[in-house]
Amino acid sequence: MTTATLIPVFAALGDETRWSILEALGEGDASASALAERLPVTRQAIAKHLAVLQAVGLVEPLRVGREVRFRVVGAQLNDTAKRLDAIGAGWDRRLAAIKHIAESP
Amino acid sequence: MTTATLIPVFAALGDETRWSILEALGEGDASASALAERLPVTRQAIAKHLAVLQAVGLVEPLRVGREVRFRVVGAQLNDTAKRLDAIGAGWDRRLAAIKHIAESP
DNA sequence: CACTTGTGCAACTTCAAAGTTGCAGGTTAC
DNA sequence: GTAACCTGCAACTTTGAAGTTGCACAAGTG
Repeated sequence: MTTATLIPVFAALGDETRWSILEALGEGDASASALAERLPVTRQAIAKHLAVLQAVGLVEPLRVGREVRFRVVGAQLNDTAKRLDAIGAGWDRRLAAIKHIAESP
Repeated sequence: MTTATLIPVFAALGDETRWSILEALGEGDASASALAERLPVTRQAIAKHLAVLQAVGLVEPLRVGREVRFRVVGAQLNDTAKRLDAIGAGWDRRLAAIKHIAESP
């Protein structure tokens, strides 16, 4: 598991509109058309964002009748958070070791 | 503390070159020129990336003689991870509650 | 003092992402 | 069946990020 798979997730999370979508989905599943009614962008734009979010596993589609609702995948966020924390901890450990070496006589 | 301050951090982490810089800095502080010697981009490009990383608190500059070395700030990564985990947990809780209501008779 | 080295600023090119409009195709509901 | 609604695909515009080149300036080093 490298950082390579992590970068697209952050790229997906680095957009304000996508966060609006995620927050809206956090209150319940919704379709692209439903999201377009409460967000200031077109349905097609939302569809593109949903495709990006789905590609990195942050949302998943589920057909309900003739519409396609999207559900937010909290587990992917938690997993990303864990990996991020591990990386940060690794840096702190290494830098602390370097500092220790530099300060030793 | 809203997600508004979080988005620029993810945007900063959503670039491969910036991860290369962060990983290089994880092995020890370095200047923009030093980083340019081991990365396949120009020093000026690296300087721009360092400015972005510094703006979101992921690195911090420190003058050493006539050069400006940069240090990775692991604490910012850990803080970001914590906030991310909290958001994901909140979504899971809410969606679990919705599911529970839907399944109750 | 001259020379080297590291940094900073500015203009330019390039490319991809974000967003729009327009239209075609399915699926449900009546 | 047909009308209404939701989705999907394609072409287009625009804006900003990433990267480059070029030059000017500051600060150690000999």
